[in-house]
Amino acid sequence: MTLRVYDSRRREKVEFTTLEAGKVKMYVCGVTVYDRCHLGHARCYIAFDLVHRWLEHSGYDVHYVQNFTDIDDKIITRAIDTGRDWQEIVATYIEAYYEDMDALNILRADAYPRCTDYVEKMNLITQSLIDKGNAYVADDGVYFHVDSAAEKYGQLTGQNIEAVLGGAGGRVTKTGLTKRDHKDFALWKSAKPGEPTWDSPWGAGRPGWHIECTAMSMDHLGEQFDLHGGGEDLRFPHHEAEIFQGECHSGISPVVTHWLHNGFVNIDGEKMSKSLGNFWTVNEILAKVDPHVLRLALVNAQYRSPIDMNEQLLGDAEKNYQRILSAYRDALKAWGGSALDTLTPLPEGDVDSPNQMLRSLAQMERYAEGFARAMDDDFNSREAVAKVLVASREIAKLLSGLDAQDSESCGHFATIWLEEFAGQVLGLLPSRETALAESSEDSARAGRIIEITGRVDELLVLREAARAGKDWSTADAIRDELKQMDVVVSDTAEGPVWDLAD
RNA sequence: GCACGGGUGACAGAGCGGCUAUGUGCGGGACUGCAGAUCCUGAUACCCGAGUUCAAAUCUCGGCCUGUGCUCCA
Repeated sequence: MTLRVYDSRRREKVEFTTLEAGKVKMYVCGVTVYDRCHLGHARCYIAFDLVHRWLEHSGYDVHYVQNFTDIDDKIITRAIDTGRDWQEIVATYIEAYYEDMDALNILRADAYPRCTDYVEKMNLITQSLIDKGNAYVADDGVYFHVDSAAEKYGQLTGQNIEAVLGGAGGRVTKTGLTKRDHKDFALWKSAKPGEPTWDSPWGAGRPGWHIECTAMSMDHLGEQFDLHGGGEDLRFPHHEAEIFQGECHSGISPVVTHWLHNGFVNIDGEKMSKSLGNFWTVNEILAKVDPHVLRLALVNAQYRSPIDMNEQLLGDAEKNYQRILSAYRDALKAWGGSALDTLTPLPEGDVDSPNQMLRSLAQMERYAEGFARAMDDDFNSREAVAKVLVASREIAKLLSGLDAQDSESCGHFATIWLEEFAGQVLGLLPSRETALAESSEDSARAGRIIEITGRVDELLVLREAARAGKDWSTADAIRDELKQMDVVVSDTAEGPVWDLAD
């Protein structure tokens, strides 16, 4: 099977290729660290986490670089507004970024370069662009002259210069102080009072936004690399600027083989924005739902589709997560952790067999193939999640009515299946220990359970006696009493089970 | 205006030439004192029109509707 990905530059699904066999050089635009991460960031970095994980699962050696933009107008504004030092703000939100992304089970990239460490390298590229006639020095900085490489314009958006001029009306005729042309973008911004500055051949100032990614990707990955990702809003102008800068500087095209852009997140059908008051930060959501649930909600969509986040979506994700988790728990219990060399080998699955176990084993193989096919088709994680869900159901069938030996072997098989696909690739499983714990809640909750277990068991014995005598009013009264203790009782075929209410 | 996406059952949303998507919700059943959970099972689709084809939700053309972007933004 071959992996196919949608390349925004060629605007079609293409076979995934690498410059060096077996190795993937991958760069994803990171955050500007001036505030907490919101749902859109979570979506983006989960999307590329999936790309990262699937490439590794497919056998590639992935080198993943993601930057932090640690100097920018928004950071300066935040510093002025809060009276804090800009570097302190940067440090705070870089830490917050790691906290949020770790919670979402996003694997760390191999490097997290910060743009302020690359000012000198950016300036070398800028100088080279000036030397080659692609950039010019103006009164308020250095600009890239887009018309110097007009054929590269609009490659990620399918637009051309005339079209944009025609459609944008009066807005684009306003140029900067000494910009030659409205399309030109800043490589270097001359110092303004009160702003942090660095030295450059063009005087004190700070770098423009686009040049940082060119400098950092080139430093870490070279003049050409395999995959560049980011939110779809970055296609234009940010990523087009990277094409201009990188390719004009190196003379090599294309700078990036595959451009991948993830879709946006809407809230209740509306664009997420601070002014609408529907701006959800990651840590706010994680105060309410399990990180795996949020992750599932976001993975349950192909990365290019927009996601409409709402209560129902989170509710569905919660239920689906419980289903997967419960299958995982059942599998772990059935296996029981027996050493692999003591397990009896499983027979070949057979869809047509009258034997349930053989049928289920065959089904599980099919779901595994379907999962891989889905991920190979431009990382269609939604389809992949569907396979995990049907497999979770199949696991219940597989594990029912087995003798002890088969149960261990099938339990192990199901455990490995889920850990490979739901765990390793989709990142949706907690640790074995957590899954096995009766509840995945924190230790305070566990402590509470231990504390009340004796009393609850006493009451349940009384209630069972009442039920046996068909004394329903007493039975219900006891259940009410347990409810006062936050205990929820469910009667099952194996007798009553209880848990703390959420 | 230009560009790029969409229009699938009650809802969300896959599939993109022949094969049950999936999940929630809904109906029936098992289990049930009640409640919940679970399991089994069922029903409801492919915007409109024309064309290509043995076969179209899937390809082509036209129409209608709709989302997003167009230098703050993941």
